[in-house]
Amino acid sequence: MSLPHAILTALLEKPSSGLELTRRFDKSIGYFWSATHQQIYRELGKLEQSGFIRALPSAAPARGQKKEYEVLPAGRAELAQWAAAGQDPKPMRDPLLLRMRAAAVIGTGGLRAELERHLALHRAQLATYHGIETKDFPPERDSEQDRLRHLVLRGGIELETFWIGWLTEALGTLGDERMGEEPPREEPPREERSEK
Amino acid sequence: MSLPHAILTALLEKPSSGLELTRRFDKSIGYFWSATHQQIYRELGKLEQSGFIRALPSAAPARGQKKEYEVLPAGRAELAQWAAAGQDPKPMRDPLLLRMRAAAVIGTGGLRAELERHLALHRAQLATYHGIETKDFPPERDSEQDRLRHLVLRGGIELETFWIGWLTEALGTLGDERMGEEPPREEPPREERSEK
DNA sequence: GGTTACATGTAACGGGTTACATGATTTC
DNA sequence: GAAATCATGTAACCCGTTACATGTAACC
Repeated sequence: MSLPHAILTALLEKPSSGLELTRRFDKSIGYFWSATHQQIYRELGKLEQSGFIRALPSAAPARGQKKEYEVLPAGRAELAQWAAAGQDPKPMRDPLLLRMRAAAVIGTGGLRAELERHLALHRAQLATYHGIETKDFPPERDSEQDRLRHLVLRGGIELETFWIGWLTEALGTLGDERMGEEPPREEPPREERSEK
Repeated sequence: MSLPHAILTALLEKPSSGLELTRRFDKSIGYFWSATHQQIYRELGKLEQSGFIRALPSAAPARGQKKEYEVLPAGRAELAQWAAAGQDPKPMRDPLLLRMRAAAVIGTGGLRAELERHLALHRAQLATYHGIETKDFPPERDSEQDRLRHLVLRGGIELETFWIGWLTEALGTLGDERMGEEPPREEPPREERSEK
């Protein structure tokens, strides 16, 4: 149940319309949460029905007309309660690590190019975040809000750094061998040792 | 569409029943993919219907009776194709970073304890992974399969290390101030600079 | 025979993804 | 007035989550 709270947070920072929210989720909000415009409109409807937000009176409720929303006190309370509640970290689920494990069984054909592509993407993302960091968080500023937001951005930066490091490591490991398309010679299907 | 391929990978490593798969997903497979038994049974049915796997003939198809599956050639081909295809990294979506950003707006009440709890969980997970690493990947062994699997485990280890580092950083940042329950003094809702 | 562990499912719900639909505004 | 852009939606599908259901085997 995180999307509604992501929207509440974004609207508290600045009242917006659905499309404006979509753009913000594609940019600065994207380094901790992502959402499509379909999700956002669906969720804005629910949040309004629940009394957590309301459309600003100036906006005409017609299709094709901009509609701006702001957070109501009930919405702020809901967000505060959610943010303070205990939530366990979600179990891991990463397709790239999975594909690497699959490659261990069926062979590494084509994976190398894919790793290099991902590496480039993560490097680009990291550069973007560094850009945001120098622009938005110069050393002198340090209000509470700024320090916390900077911390969140640091999370994004460190995650990208992790990926760059791991992908580099992976390319090094793959590089040690001839680039075979064939699956590895069939070893006897030995037990997985760590599962006994 | 990763779950079916996770199951194919697991079954190639060792033919198993639904419950055995569930246990494996809770243990060593868990450091790159997670799944519940309900997901697994549902998916095993689909994979069998698609002709990617089959139940070993020895097993009686009755409720409450163990049913073991193995991968058919079509399944291996499907997995190989999927693993080699291009897939973009998924956009980020992390509830804890989101809660931190929410805290920047509504105040940090209760978050500190939550960060410490997560820190302990990640430390425990890292210790588990290190245990697997020393047990399953001693320095002398280095077949192709072992090197790739070790790489995947390294991914899990480095991710946990990232979280431990970030959470420590976060606790330090929170620690710098009096632990207030009150939201930060209302600043004028200034523009978000990086979204212009 | 009652309880516990093993083993395989069903059903309902909600969020995320993709494709498509429709109205309003600006630009050429 | 045709095209592009802005803006708000609808619909269908799949995956993940939660709760519940049912049958078998072992143990006491």
